[in-house]
Amino acid sequence: MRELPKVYDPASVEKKVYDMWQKGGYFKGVIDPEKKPFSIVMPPPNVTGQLHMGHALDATLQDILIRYKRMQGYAALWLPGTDHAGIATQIKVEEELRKNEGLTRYDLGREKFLDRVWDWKNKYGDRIVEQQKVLGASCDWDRSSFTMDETRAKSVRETFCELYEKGLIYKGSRIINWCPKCRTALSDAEVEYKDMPGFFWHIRYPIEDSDEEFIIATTRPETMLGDSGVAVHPDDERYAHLVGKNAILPLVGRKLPIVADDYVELGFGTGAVKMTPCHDPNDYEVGLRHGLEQILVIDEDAKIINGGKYNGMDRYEARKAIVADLEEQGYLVKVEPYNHNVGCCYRCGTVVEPLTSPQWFVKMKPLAEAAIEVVKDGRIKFVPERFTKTYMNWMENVHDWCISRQLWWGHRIPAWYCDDCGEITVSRTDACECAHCGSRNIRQEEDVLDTWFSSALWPFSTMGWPEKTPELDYWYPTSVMVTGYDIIFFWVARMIFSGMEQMKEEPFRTVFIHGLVRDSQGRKMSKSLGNGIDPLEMAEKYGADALRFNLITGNSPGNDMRFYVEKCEAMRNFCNKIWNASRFVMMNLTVGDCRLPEKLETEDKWILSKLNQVIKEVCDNMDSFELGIAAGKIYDFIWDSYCDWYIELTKPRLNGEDAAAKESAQRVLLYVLTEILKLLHPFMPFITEEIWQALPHEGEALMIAEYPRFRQELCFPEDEVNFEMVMEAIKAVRARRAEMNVPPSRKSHLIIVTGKAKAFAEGEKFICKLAYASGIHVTDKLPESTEGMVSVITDNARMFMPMAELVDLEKERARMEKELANAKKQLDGQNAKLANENFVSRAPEHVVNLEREKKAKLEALIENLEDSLKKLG
RNA sequence: GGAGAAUUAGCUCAGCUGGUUAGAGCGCUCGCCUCACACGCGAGAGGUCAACGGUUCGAGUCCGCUAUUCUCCACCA
Repeated sequence: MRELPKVYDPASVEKKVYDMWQKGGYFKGVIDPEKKPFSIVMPPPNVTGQLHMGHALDATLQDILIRYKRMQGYAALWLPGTDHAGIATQIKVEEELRKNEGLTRYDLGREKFLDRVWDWKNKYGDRIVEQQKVLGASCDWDRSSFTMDETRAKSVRETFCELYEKGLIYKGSRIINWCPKCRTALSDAEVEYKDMPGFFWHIRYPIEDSDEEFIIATTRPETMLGDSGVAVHPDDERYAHLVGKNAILPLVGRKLPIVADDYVELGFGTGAVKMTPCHDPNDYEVGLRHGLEQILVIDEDAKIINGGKYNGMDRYEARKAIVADLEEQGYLVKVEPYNHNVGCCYRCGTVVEPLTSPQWFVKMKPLAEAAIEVVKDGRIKFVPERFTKTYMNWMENVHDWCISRQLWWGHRIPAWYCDDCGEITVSRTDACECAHCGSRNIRQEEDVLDTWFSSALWPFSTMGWPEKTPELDYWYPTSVMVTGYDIIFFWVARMIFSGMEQMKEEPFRTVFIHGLVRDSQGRKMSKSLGNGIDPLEMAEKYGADALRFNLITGNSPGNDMRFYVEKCEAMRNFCNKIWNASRFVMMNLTVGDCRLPEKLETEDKWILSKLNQVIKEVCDNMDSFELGIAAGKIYDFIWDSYCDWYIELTKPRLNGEDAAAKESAQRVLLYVLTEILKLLHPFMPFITEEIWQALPHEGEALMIAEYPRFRQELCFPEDEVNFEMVMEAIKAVRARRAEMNVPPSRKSHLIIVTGKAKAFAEGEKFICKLAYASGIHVTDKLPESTEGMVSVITDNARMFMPMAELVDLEKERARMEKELANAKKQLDGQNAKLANENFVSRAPEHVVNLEREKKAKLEALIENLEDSLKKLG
């Protein structure tokens, strides 16, 4: 047995233990028909990513689940990987290029630029993987995937082609969200709405051949250049006679058909709305209904086109110029401040420009059907359940998904345009000729796919689909998907319909949703605020185990949590507690046998019974994804039951002369400690493994040991009750002594009057040690006189300590009287409850019995107190 | 506009399907360097569980309503 330091030092342990696991090959998912499969695919972090607290939480939850199941004998697979993260990565490399060489991607050209991105990926892409290892992630690293590697590229192409062939992917000119800074289209999910201050400009729109006019308000006057109509509500009597006529667009002079459409809300504003089909999603729809002209006036750089004298101006510059001109020409009626929601790019924050543009789309309605069904009928469950509603609400209202991106970094869309016949050829292999006319005059689509398109396939692409692999056969559908609620629309929803469409089977059985890790003030951790706490720094300082425990205790599924460094400290202290308890066990160990002894003492049965309960509670909570509760139970058991009580209880035997008793104590200590380490291992893998390795053990590693199970033969309810009577007495004596400021060094004799003499007699050595008694006398008769004695009363015993000099008769009387009054009050309540006919007849029997017992106890207490008061003289 | 969450001790949070005197960590008070651990041990103080109403023998827990805070979705030009 080697000497262990007094303070646990995670830094010297974690790396070593992790390497040992890896060398042992314990992370590998092995297909075993004898075992039940359990699989998790990891949400792939971005290759550009640095591990943040969110990742740490995500990884910890998954690692706990996978280690738990692995120890329970499942064939566990945790499949890791990384995401190419289209925009994020491209921006990162472009920035570097600009900073270091003053070049843009256009200077390099597509191919050379992509070479650079791959270089970058190869250089830095594994950084986050290494960081996950620091946390103890037990992934099958050999099966690691990248969303743009060869296999995944195949999955993407296959999916794209299948969907295209089914008519579920189409190309068309639609209104989309355009980010002028990233210069790409975005999906609806990638637009974030922010409340921004702005203005309402009220503009006069004259009506052709009439003296009448509309006053039309807009927050974006520059879009008027693209106006092609004016809409009013069909029931709006003020304007009914104008429908069918034309309004005249100020500054431009264009005729604008006046149409009636119930998109216009009665009673809001002036009731007349300018229609700019090319730059507003609602106007676009209205325009389609009424055949309004589509006039694109803002281009991909957010500059004006088709706008006469304003051409070339930036959209905000044009706004100013147009407002000035309107004012000058008398069209501007008034300006009022107005706050409104503005769509912004989720990557760069730039205000998104809605514009019509030819893009590729996934037709969502048909796909959504199966995705709704599979959640509705419970094949996929959300934990916590409330997120089902979030999901359903979104899925039932989906719009077609714009999947083309005008980027270079990503899966290039496998479509070729024919210069001769103009048709599109979509192909699984790179096409050399047009599938329609055979022309070799074809060009591949320049656009790439939305990153989320490849992520959507993750649960099966990582297992090698479209090949029919044994992995898919064995581990698909996966067991659990662990992810944050912020990503339900981006990812979870898309994995579900993709899985249903491509695999005809749900991608996972359970979606386990967690919340966000916020700072101590409840703010989101972000780069711009600079309030992020680095998980690696925490792991280095307090240990990965402490960090993990911090992240999962004291919060419930789906809820946000605040991160406190102080809590890391507390958890580090817990590690130290376990460490020292283990040191104690090892220091006292003379045998290498970790089986339980034949003969068990009452205190042994007590701790074993407790352990058994904890095992059951932990497993129950794990199975219902209440990891925080499970961890809390283990914490309490270790600290309170094992350390504060059981270890103390073994000391008399360990320090005694009886060799057999000594050995039995050692063996129970070791047995329970080993069970504790197993229980705790999924949560704190490093320290538990390190200690386990140092203890006598069977098997190679704790991480592949069998998880504790509830064992009927180790339930000792009677001994438990008996022993807890003794514990209760000890606590009561300690409390009384503390109240009177008696130092532990001052021992006192103890007279115990009880009907349970046996239990107390057996507990003598503990009472002496832990209640600082010099000796005890157990009897069923009250002493003749209790004068000069301090009395302590518990449910099962009345105890007296002869400490005459400490007893202030008056104080003692007052204390007892207070206690008596309190007990009487409680008894009154109890009597009232039991006198209630309704309660007795309607409450379940065990509840009524409980109340009766309580009443009996109170009565006994009152009797004892009255008696003691009398004896006090 | 729609949906959801939160409101429990000074702080941060648990408390699952209603059933003893509502728990933990940190902080605080008192006493202890007790032969594993001062990153510790023992003992405490501190809560009309946001307000109101309801269901029930019984409500922190279920229902309704109100208030405050937060989040998501939709987006009235």
